[in-house]
Amino acid sequence: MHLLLVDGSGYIFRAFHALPQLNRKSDGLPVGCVQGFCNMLFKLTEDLKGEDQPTHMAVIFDAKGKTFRDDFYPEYKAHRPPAPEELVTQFPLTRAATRAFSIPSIEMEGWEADDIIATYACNARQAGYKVTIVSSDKDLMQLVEPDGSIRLLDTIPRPGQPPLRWIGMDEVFTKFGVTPDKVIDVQALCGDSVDNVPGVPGIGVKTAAELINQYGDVENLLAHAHEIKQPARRQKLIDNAEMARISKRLVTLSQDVPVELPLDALARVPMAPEALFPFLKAMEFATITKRLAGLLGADPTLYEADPELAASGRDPRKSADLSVARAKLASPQVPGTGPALHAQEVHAKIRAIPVNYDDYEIVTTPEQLDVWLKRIIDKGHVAIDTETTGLDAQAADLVGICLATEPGNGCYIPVGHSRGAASLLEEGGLVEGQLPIRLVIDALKPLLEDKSILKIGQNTKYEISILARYGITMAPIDDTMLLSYALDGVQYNGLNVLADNWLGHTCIAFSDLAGTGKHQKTFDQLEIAPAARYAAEDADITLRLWHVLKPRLAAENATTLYETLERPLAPVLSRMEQRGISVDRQILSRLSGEFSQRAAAFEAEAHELAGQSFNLGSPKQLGEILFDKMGLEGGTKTKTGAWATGADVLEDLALKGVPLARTIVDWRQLTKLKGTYTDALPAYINARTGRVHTSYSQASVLTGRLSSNDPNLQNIPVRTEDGRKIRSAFVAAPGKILISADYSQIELRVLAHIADIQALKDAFEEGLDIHAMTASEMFNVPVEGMPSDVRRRAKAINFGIIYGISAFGLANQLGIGRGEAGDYIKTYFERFPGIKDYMDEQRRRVKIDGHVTTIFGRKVQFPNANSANPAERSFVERASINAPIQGSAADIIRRAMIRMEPALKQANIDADMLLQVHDELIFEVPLGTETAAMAAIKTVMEGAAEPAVRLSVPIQVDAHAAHNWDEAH
DNA sequence: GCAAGGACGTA
DNA sequence: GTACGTCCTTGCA
Repeated sequence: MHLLLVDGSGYIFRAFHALPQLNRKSDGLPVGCVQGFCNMLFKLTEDLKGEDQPTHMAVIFDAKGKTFRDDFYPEYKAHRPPAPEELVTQFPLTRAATRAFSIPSIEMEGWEADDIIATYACNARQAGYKVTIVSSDKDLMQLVEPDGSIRLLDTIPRPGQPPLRWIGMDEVFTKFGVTPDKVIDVQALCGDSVDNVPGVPGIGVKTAAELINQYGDVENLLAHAHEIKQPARRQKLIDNAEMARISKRLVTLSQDVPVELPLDALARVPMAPEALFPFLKAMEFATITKRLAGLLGADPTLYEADPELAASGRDPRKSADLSVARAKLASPQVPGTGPALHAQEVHAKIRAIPVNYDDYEIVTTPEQLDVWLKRIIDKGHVAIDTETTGLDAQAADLVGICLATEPGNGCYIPVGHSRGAASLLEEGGLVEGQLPIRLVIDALKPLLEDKSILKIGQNTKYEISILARYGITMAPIDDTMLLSYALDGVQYNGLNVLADNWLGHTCIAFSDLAGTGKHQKTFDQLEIAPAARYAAEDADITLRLWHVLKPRLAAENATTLYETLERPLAPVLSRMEQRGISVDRQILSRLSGEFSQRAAAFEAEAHELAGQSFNLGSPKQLGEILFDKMGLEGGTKTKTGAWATGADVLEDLALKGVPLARTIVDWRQLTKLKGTYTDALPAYINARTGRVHTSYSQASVLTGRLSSNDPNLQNIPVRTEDGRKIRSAFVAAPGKILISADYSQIELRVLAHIADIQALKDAFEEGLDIHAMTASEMFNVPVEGMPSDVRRRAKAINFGIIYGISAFGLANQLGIGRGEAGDYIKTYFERFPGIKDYMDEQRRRVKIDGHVTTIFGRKVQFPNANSANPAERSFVERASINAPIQGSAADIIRRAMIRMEPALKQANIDADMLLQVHDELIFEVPLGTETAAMAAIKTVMEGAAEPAVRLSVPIQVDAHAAHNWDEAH
């Protein structure tokens, strides 16, 4: 935690005198200090990174009027000339600037800014924060702490000096000759002519420091004044003892100002374009507008100058104070007002712009490329899409790049279109007239890596991965797919659906150009001209969608979700995918052979038992044999009228003495493992890296979980002996070791927190076996010596609760009657009454709102909550009970993943995060470093909910290291 | 050649 | 009873 306190009044005074900024805006209003102030706020957010990056921030101003110091020394600051008019007019504007940056602006009558700063600084330090005070005011140096927990930062621009100058213990000592805790004693003696602090005449800083270093403080010095050898100095001290005491009171900052906003209220919130740009426009700050537009990913042309500010001479304070601004941010937006109205207007504007394919440009010369580079720099943002030879980001090669800077424009830069090979033996070579790929990459790289230029894409993870292989680390990004996911969940998805829904536009289908099926052409085989229309359209449409979706974040209170759980995760996932994981081909190949033989034996046995040959892989044929030919009782039909032959049915039959059923179950298990894993996985080993690279989908799961595909590495077997053999084929690279770190019972812990179940919370607090505890509560059985079946039942019920329990489902799971299952549920609700309240609340909410919410504010949409179909309604009810639990757990691990890399780097730990399996993270670390790595990983994972949410249950992570995934798990 | 259904791997 | 992705068969184009 890091609190940044900006001495606002101090800044403008010093900036004005250090380097008078006389800039005026077009109507003559002086705004130089405001501009400097805005630049400073911008620089602070830009330059303070890593450990120095503040989590909390406020700007403090002096209030008008007298302070408590005037009560005991009316001459305090009495000699100060009034501030010049061109500075006075900028006071209210700096407060407006602070609000425009979404930073709390604080001033209190009766107190100086310094006192408020001292109060917050001390409170924060006691709460374990690091504190930085942005000021060079010597009066604040008394607050500096020797351990570095409170430091000053001087940002006033001075020619020939670095822009940021830290003031710590050493700097204070240089200035005052004493440690910070004795600064007030030195000031008490030497006084301050500017503030009219009297001090002791004839004593300057050097003498004061010498005396204080000798005597400790003012009181002790005065008590021993008669011992001073120099007669003049002795006399002055004795004569001015009272003045020294008053001076000390004057310079001592109060640390108990009754501040209104608690520390928590100073937590940083993302800047809001709708607050920022109207202000910057009114001030006519073009450069900073452009830079912030890039940083924020917003189009400033969509905002009008704030009319209150644009007309000079008015007091901007009357229109907004902090509490109002905060309330606006926090409360749901009413359609037709504020940000919501803005979003609607932008949507209408963008939707009205026609798509004209003739406006798109094919870039084939360096001059054309230059024009586009200038456009991008000028705009501060660009929509980008890459066309490649395939869908696998780790294997596909770049074929072309499309860019768009305004809705309606767009270009395509072909770099890899190939001539069709005349024969199989002959290389096709590149189509003539394309710019060399190296030239294009080199030209784009500086812009794509420039932190002040926003790169907008649809599924940018793909672009990040592709470009990474050409040496480009693309950042920062905005992603229309993730914007849509943050706003509307999974209901829309791909670019074409979004375009259709928000723009009423149908994009060119890829299949129209390339055909379908196994004869589908890859992008490099397409003619450039039609490919360009398709490609440039994607960039243009992506940019339009961004214009439509981005303003909705603020209007619909989804900014925090997007900024903290979606946007920062994409590059993390890209890196995980790029790393891949090592898989031992030999192990899989050996297992394939083994499974194949054993499956063949089961197949022969099944044919024998059935008395006929049939396809074991056909549920249809199997059902007919079991229930028609053999005439077994108790068969049920699926919804399509076929016999049900699922594992549970066969398991049942096996228990009733049907050996064929057991054989089929065993056969299915083996062929599943063979087909899905041992045969399929080796084909995913990348030729370039020798590793398997999955692809994570960040925006396709209802609850906020990730999903994994091509291959799915989130369902690698673990439950059976044979399955674990497959898992053991996932190995560490030579010299490395794998670490698996998984959250223990995360969903039950989340449930205990959100449903506020004291008994569950207590059990987690005490580290009890949660299922045994549940069983003990429900069945009145002591935990000691509990039969395993009793615990098993309780475990099923706990899981059932998470899944939105029904008597029907629980009965199925436990193989008991509906009535008995109903009794269990009733007992559970009696023992843990909060659970029923939680469930009822979710059921109620989903019907009213159409969504339920995780603890981090993710909305999970259920459009069918009020369906006319009772079965569907019940389904939605169960899902809406499950979603906040599963979703909150998903949000927690997302937060851990986002923080993991910087945290490990800061702890100097070399660990590569490779995989995520919902509640588990897999890392690869150098052999011998696993103990330190596991400790650091656990810390990040266990603290991942904070500070956004303080869970009322402990979060526990178990970590293990081993050479392969099976042993590490 | 493609979509749907069934089955089954994971959390 | 929740949330996924993949493999295989089937049935229709």
